[in-house]
Amino acid sequence: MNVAKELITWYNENGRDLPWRQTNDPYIIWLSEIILQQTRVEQGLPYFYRFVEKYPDVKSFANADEDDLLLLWQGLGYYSRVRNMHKAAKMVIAKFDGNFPSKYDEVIQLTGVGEYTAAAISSFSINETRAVLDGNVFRVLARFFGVDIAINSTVGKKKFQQLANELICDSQSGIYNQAIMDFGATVCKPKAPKCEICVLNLECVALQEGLIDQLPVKNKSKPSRNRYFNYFIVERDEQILFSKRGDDDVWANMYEFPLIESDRELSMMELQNDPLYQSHFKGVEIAPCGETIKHILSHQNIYARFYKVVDKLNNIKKNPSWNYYNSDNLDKLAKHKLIFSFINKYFMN
DNA sequence: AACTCGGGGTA
DNA sequence: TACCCAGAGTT
Repeated sequence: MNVAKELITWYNENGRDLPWRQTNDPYIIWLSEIILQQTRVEQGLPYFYRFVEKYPDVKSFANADEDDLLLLWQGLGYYSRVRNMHKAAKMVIAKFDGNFPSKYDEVIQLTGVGEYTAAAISSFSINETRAVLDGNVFRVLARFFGVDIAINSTVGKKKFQQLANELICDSQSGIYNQAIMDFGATVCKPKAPKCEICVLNLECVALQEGLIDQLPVKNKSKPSRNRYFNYFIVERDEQILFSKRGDDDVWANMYEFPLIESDRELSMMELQNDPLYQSHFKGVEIAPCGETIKHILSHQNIYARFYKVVDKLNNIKKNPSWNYYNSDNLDKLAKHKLIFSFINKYFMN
């Protein structure tokens, strides 16, 4: 069986019609590939349209403000992606004379472009023979060849890259790469794969040996840690106090309410006795707002409490990163999901 | 080699 | 719940 040929034939008849497949422009392909890292197509699609419209070329992207980029990225997660894109766009202006590169050895120099994305851009745009290796490809290869080496181990990555390199079709590398990923996403799915209609089922090792639901193998990650966030909602003269997060933690450079983090869930009394509380909010009244919200990330569980603050005597001592913003302009601040969903739920009415 | 970085869909 | 998604950068 010629696996590449089977996949390409399947793709030509059954492939999804996705907007970034209509172009050879490496900038547009780059945009779509970064958006789709660790992100399902349906989730990333609306963001792709917004970015193409607002930043139609690499120059406009490079000239953007980071706050505006984060705002357009708001809700998509893994925010370092868009900050790295900003760096990459500036690199294209500086090092590639404003022409977005297509060759693997060039695009991989850009911040945020790793082996997968470089293979995708170079194969889609100029048909360079570079086999992509993403979650879909890992799964298809692990099942078809019956490989039980962990896909998130170093030896595993090496083994699967080798298999991918052997399969790729030289003359149609771009189409082939699209095909195997689309196939993994819609047929050889993680759960309930459609083996009955699979064009590879006759020679699929996992299917023959009943190992479909055991492959691919992945080493488990360590359990999530718990964090406890106490947020303060301060209103003053139609203005609201916001804080900008640092760049060394989750939600880098995103806006939120002033925050005091604790190592366990604190009662209001305990919070008011906290040294940090004393240094910022001594002499003001606070009242709980809503229940504790559990916000789950892939690597941490955040328990968030919100308090409304009444500061009639102007007793609050601000951090340098705290600033008042007009309530009319809150839409312009890039906020992470925990904050904007809270605002939508409790705050706007 | 292990850790960190979001949010949402699926069974 | 647990797992996964067109992964990459840092330590």
